[in-house]
Amino acid sequence: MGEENYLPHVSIDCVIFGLTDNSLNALLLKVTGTESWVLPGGYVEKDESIEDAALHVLKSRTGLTDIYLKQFMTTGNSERSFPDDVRRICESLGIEWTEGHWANKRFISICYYALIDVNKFKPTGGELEQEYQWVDIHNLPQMLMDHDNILRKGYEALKENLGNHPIGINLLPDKFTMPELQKMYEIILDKTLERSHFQKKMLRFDIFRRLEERREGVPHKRPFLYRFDENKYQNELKKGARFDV
Amino acid sequence: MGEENYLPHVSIDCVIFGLTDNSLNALLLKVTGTESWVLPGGYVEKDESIEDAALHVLKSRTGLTDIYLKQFMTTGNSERSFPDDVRRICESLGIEWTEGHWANKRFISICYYALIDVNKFKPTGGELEQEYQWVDIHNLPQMLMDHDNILRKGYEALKENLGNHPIGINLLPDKFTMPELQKMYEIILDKTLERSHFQKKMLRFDIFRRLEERREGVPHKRPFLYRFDENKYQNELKKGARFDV
DNA sequence: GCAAAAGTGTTTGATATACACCCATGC
DNA sequence: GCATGGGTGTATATCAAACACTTTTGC
Repeated sequence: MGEENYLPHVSIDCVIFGLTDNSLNALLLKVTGTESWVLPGGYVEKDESIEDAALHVLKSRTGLTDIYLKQFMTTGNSERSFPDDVRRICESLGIEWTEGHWANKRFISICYYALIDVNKFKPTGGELEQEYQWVDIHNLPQMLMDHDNILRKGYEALKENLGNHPIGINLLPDKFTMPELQKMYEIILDKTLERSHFQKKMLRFDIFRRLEERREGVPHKRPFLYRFDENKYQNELKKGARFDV
Repeated sequence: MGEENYLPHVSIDCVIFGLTDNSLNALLLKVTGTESWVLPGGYVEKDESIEDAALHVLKSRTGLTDIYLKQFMTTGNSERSFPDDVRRICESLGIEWTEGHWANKRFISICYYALIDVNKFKPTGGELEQEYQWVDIHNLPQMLMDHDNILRKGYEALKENLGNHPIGINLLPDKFTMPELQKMYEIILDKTLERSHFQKKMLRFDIFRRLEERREGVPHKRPFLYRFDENKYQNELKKGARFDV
């Protein structure tokens, strides 16, 4: 079945990042009947682009659509085949496994990371109804294949990109406060930032619009809400501005 | 032949960058008997990693070894097959071509860029003895397949990386002067930099060592020679330093 | 001597860093 | 009232940008 529909030797793996109050998490799927976890992954259909493949993998494995996605690496050692792990996965899904199974072969994996607002996008177990869980990227459980390595490389890529582009807003709601924006940077870059300086710097980028509203329902003084302004951002990009933090 | 030895549907393409006095050039191979050019490319053997594949492609197509190489993109639209161009290439190499040729299929290309000092590493036409040429990246000739697009994306990736890491030294000789370093940045980033500021900034990075020698055989005052210091660089990296220009 | 490139210094404005101050809110 | 978080202001150090001065070389 897989052999006819998919490009052989090529897989897609997705690291989905989401923020909770104090940690950066990745969405993992549990291999039913084991204590092992995997990244949402899949294969490339013969008549779809690899970007479309990443989108369909995300949708079918987690139910997520319309989210920020970035390719960060393609990995492919010659030893990159995991028949034992494939067998475990097949068993957990009730799929027949043989030594000659097509998914046992050596695979090249094209890796993407996704950034989502965990309060807006609610993942599901996907079409396979798998158990899923947000796990702190600094405290990973046992993972099959080389998925722990892919996850770590994805985190490195995220940190590098975040240092140059305001992509982190994809982890926040449409309306966010400066303290929330700062917290996001602090969690991902894993260092504390100075409050006053952070706010001035962000506002100097001139890519956010301050709303008349403030965040309600929180203790203490209510912080202003801001919104990312795509037009302003494109203008600044044209001017050659940089957004390094 | 290809079908047995190589992973199907997967290719490697390399953008090799080199500097001349006033422009950034890419190394292109001419398709014999045509006026079309291609990037050095090839396929992944079934028992080699994709990094090793990139290295062997470089060596077999250009004779180059032991040079800086970076993966920057994997591209793969479902329409990414080029039977007409494959036929031209086969004809120019005296290889039999049929409609069913394995290289006609849809291919995913894993793309790398290489940075070389054009005075140290001398490319050849490779095992196929093809005509090769350094061409200004801002003035590309007719290229087969989507190689012009790959080249442009490689240049974009180079610019982005150069803004964060001192990788440009791979385009220069081991010993280089500050004016040479500046010129390299100016050519790649396509903007002029202020001389005094540039020198202070580079020296503040504290990753270069000034030698007792000066560049000889040039008119006017002789500039000092510098050398990249890997230890210093690793120290600064550990301290969390950034090298953005 | 003159022109040109390189090394270095100076001036001014912008940004980074650290911290202070006041305001709004819940308790 | 008090603690806490948020908005804003201030002082100092550092860096950026522009430019000047001096040295060294070829002609």
